Amino acid sequence: MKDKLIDMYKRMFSFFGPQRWWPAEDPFEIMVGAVLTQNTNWKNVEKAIRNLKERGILDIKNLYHIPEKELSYIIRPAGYYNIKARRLKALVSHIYEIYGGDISRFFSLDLPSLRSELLSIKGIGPETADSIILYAAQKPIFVVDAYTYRIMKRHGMIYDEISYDELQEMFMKNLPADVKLFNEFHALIVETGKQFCKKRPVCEKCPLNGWPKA
DNA sequence: CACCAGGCAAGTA
DNA sequence: TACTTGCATGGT
Repeated sequence: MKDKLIDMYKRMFSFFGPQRWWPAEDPFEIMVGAVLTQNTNWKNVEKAIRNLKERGILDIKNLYHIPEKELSYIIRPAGYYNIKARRLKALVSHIYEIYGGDISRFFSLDLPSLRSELLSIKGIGPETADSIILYAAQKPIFVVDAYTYRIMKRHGMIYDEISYDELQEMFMKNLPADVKLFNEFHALIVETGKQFCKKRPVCEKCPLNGWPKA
């Protein structure tokens, strides 16, 4: 399995090159983006982030104090704006009330504690938690998403009912715990999925054609 | 027009 | 426990 995953990575990397995720300026912006991008195109998230920046409220203190109703209006372009406003408030409140709004103190928890605390917050599920841990807190955890399932299933690498945690473990047990590697790997899976592995797949030129071979 | 996007929680049986 | 449904804008 090790060799197959490395082969998979090499194929995607040679085809697409480095992805350089996460496209955001600082850890807090990455964290906010992780919530806003739930089931949503990243382009729409950028508009919401821009709105927050324009109003100078892309920081913990201001998001903590802004009324939820007002926040929901500002993040409208990201879709699901009511539920996402509630989720952002929950996340920000957790850090504000327990860590005094100090995100670096929150992120200095060890990985398992950070993950379970994130998961305890309403609106933060496994994928969002892991995205925050990997891309914002820069700790080595593998992010699984719908494309990961779809691609691995299409290539006969997993059974249908595999859980998020099992699929995550499959990658983590067979790869070095390297933040840079996990960062690129997930981003490359998303890019490959977007271009070649939709429900109506366009497989002809996919870099994963013929994989797994080794 | 249909379909999709870097999910999650709550409701139902 | 195992499905199903609500959430919603904007691009192709």
